[in-house]
Amino acid sequence: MAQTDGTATPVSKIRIREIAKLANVSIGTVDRALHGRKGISEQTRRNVLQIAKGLGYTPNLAARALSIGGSVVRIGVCIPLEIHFFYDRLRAGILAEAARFAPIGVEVLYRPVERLGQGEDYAMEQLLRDNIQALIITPGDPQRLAPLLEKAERKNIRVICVASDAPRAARSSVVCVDPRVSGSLAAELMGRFTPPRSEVAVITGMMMTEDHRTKVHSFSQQFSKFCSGGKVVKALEGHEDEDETFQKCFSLLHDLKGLAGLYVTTANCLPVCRAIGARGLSGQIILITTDLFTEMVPYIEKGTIAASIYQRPYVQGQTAVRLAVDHILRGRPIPETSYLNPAIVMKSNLHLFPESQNFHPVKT
Amino acid sequence: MAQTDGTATPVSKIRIREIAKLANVSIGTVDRALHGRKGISEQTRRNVLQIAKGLGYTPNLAARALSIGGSVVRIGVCIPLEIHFFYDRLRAGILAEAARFAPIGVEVLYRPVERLGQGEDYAMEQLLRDNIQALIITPGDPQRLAPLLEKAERKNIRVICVASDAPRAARSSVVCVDPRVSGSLAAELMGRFTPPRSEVAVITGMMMTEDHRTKVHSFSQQFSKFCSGGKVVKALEGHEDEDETFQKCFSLLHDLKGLAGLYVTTANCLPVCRAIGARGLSGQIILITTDLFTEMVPYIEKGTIAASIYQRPYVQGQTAVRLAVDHILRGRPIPETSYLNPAIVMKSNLHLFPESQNFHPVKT
DNA sequence: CTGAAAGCGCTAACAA
DNA sequence: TTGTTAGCGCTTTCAG
Repeated sequence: MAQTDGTATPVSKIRIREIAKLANVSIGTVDRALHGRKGISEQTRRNVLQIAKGLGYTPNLAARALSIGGSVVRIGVCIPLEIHFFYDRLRAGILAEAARFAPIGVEVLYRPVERLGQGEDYAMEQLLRDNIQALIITPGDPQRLAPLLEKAERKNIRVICVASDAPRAARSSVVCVDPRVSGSLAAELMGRFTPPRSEVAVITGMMMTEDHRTKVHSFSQQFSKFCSGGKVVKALEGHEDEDETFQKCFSLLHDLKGLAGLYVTTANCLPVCRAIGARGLSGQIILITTDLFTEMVPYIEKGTIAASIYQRPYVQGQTAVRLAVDHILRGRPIPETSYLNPAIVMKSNLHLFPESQNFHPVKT
Repeated sequence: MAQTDGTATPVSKIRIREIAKLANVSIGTVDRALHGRKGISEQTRRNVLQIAKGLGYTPNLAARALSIGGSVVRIGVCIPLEIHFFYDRLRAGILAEAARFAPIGVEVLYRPVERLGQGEDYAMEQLLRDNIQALIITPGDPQRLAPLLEKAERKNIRVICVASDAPRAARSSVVCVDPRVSGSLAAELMGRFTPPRSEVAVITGMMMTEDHRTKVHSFSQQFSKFCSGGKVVKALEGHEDEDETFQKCFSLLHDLKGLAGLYVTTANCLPVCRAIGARGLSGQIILITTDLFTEMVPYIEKGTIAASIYQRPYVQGQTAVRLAVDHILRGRPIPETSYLNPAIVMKSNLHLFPESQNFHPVKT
């Protein structure tokens, strides 16, 4: 209580009672004005809002939460279940962050889809009916989903994309790792890890996927900047298939003997590791991968994988919720994009990632 | 309201009223029991607590905040003002995170010291009088401060160290970047950036400082593991002095012609950059630095600095507050240590760090 | 040692 | 169209 200096967090002392007094109306009327409820004349509404703004009124969220009883903010969440290593972490981040705001009435409505792009329109239609104020979604088929997302925004539901983007017009915000940064970070590391005039290759899922295309492009563009005279000699599509990837990669390592490095843009890196192992090239060839899951750990420890570009799904989820809550509850603007800095996983910091533990993890 | 499936955040429906009923006492008594207030017999207290636990009672934080009116949680903060580039970000992280919980009664008492270790005991004594439940502090002189910190813990004030540690016995938790990780990450990068059998040197502030000693040690130990036949040929103390560092470094570059890399463990890297520039070695010699501030940006862009190990002060502050709030408000245990993963700043991701902007930054 | 009751600021139902 | 009032769950007097 004793405020010995002026450093404490200032909290507005203005309450609706004060506003009511100044406007010569009752608190009920103030409430109506503040929330755009009906049963009030434009005249008084404007007046009340005027005064409220002048006073710098901030609602007491605790009181509101208490009064309403239930949730003040309802956030719909529609993300895939598969691939687990990624979306489990994403969901964990979302739920953990939401839980911290439960006391002020934040509630999550979780409607997962089986896998990316599978039945997401159906799930979304459900969610729209559930009277949510924000939607956190990983759009699998952004084009097809766009009209629905736009409809949501029109209903004043803030759409926040995570992990993957949708057309700007259709959403308020996106939280993700910029694939261009992933690509050029990989290129920078690769360029520095390999000697000048090195030849390297990229292994991707499907070039059709924008995310992959971008990474490949940005990697190719940047590589020679960091490795003088270096060249990207091949970009290979594995189509997210283990066998196909292994086979293609195994052949590649035979055909291009001098290959100094490989950059894998998808999470499907295990077959690549195996192919490298089978050729006895582990540690010889610089391998840079994407993301992180338990099975990768031994390869990082052995040195087969030199580095991995990790998209931090947990933090993505956390960030998405923060944006939603800060916007709805605290009136903060939502940034069009939140590009996270991808983490670089190497042997020295591997132990700091929960994925490297066998037990159930908690932290970022 | 309509809960069409079972996915919503569950919130305990048990209220003190229910407990009171079951215990055959009034809600006042329940309150006394729950909060260890006086004016209640051990007998009834045990009984009430028993029942409360059995029911899995969780207090309604919104109601509590509303009732108390003022702050429920008061967090003392004692960090230095200097060096600005680091502590400004740390403070920003602390205040931003605290602000998000203001509605449920979280309040910060900010009592900075001019610089690290300067008058921190005095500031702490003040803080102890201010009736805080948690203390976030960057201990400059941990040994000397230890008794005070222990006293705080005895008064049931959770002490959370940030950026720098104090003796375990004296604090509840520490949030920092493990200097061993900084050192070995630097070593791993350096080892991979330089060719085999490279000779490198370390430039540090004072070997007296534990943080620096640890980084040097861990770097030296790890370097040869990542650079076969590589050697750390020199560890140089610059004593955080610009001129001294420049001179020593300038000479070093002359004396050791074949030097392949330099690792700077302190934030005082500008003189090193200048020395390298003066010798015309920019881009030739691999320079790995620590932390990040505006003046470093051009050197990273030019390639003088290959990479920097960034301690993420903003996130450190944010994390410290989260620990305090989660513990006090939600009864979560405080981990003894929270080692953050340091970020690796390179040309490709430089733009993602607010330090690289000239304007005032907001994000992590 | 215990119970009863008045609020905290807001929402919502009911009166006027 | 407006005012009044009863809570939401908890803390905190003030009586007993």
